[in-house]
Amino acid sequence: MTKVRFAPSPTGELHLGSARTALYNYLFAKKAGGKFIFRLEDTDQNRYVAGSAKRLLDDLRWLGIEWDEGPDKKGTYGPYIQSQRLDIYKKHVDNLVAAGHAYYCFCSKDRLEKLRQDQQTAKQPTMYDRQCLNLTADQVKQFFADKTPYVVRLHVPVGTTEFTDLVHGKITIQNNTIDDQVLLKSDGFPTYHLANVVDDYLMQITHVIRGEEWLPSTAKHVLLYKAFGWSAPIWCHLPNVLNIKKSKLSKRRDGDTVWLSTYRRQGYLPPALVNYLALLGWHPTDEQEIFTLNDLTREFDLSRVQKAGAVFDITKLNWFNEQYIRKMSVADLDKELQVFYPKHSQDTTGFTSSIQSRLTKLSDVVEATDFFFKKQLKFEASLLIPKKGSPAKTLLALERALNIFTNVSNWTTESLRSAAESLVSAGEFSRGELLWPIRVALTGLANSPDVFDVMTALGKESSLGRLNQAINLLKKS
RNA sequence: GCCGCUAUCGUCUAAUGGUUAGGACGCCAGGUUUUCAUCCUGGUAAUCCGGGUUCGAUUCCCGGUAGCGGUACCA
Repeated sequence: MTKVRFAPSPTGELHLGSARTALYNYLFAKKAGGKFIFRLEDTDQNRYVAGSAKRLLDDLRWLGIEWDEGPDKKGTYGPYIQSQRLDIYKKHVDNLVAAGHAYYCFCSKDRLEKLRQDQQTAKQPTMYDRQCLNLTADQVKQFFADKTPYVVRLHVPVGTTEFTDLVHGKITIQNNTIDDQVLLKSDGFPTYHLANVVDDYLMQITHVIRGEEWLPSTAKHVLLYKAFGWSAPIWCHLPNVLNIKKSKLSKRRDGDTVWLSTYRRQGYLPPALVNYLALLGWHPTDEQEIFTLNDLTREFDLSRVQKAGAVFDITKLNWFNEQYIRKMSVADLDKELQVFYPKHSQDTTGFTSSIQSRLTKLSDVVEATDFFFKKQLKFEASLLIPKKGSPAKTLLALERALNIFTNVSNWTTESLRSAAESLVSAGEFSRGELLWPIRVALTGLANSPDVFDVMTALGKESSLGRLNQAINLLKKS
């Protein structure tokens, strides 16, 4: 059975790149009818951020991606948190040492640091010099007796290591360029390399789908599988998600823009994010662009994943979000918008309906509907006058409008429109001469939604009041 | 420095040993609209460079260049 995993570290929030990796794993699993596992890789105690794990799970779920096994779910291969599996790693690393595939290293960090610096100044590859590889049993015994801190290193054999990657094809690495990687740290925690291989094997992961940054160290992992005598999973390395400068999207360089939660908070919709992320590095056979999560689980195919990194482009995300906002029913949109509307006791359905085609993200509603909530609009009287209009005629238009709208009993967009039309067809005013001042009177803005939608949303009393205020403003000027 | 990966419009991408190199976003123009937004129509713009193979290369091969990633007791 196909089984994949998403294995983030609890060092922050859900990263956009991670979200895409999770999505691809999920889609691949669902399409194959397999399982998708969430595993927490908290083996670095220094970088651990409290509360991070919960946010990771929460953000992923918000996207609509659900896992079959994970920290908060029962599963037969748990625990799914690596810090709870230390004894397992210890046992496996002991086996490796016993079989001669790994060895104890008692070198101090200072020595390692100096070694690295010397190699750098000599323009040599920076690698461990294997000083501890040939320690005698007695020497090792003595170090242990002295309680010298130690790590366990992989003993990289002579030769070349080859593996096949689903998106990159065959990769060949000379073993003499591979460092004797630390597998077990001096604090008893495993490094990523050990924990990852052991867990993927024990959890019966069939496909490792992860970021491209892991491609160089995959050779180490292949070596580890060999050392354990296990068969390796199928490898698949996804191209990086890049920033506008084409470097890997990172918290350090790009700040909050890397977190999924940033977009969530601004009112980007999960299906828009999913749709955008899916197309960032993957493309279907045809030219379809709009996909639901469900569509994607049918269409997705690792063989069509791009090799080169993809720049995260907010303007395209914006377009997707606009598409999804416009597709929503007014009722659904209004419900989503409640978090963003200012405090009020009004029915906002009319507001929502009038600005649906003007929103890029849900938070835009604040600015877009600001004029609805204001008790007193502030604008210059001159704004009321159309481009080629005169104050006198504008005043007349507003008075006529006030008069005719006062007599509209059925306050709907249609009847308001026909009331205005009757004024226009009387021939006294052009549409612009009539509607422009009304728009400004109602909104205080040059750009606004449809005049009649605004009036409907505002209600009769408020609409007439605003017309009245505009008339007074014009008279005073 | 060393190792690895990658290279089609500004961005995401499609395609092919022979095409006017296609689509989307953006941008520009026109139409609709009282304005703006929406919507519709049209336009703009790309095969990194140099060799080779071939009748023919953007596509296959080699080299270069550039970008990215790795080079930790981080993941």
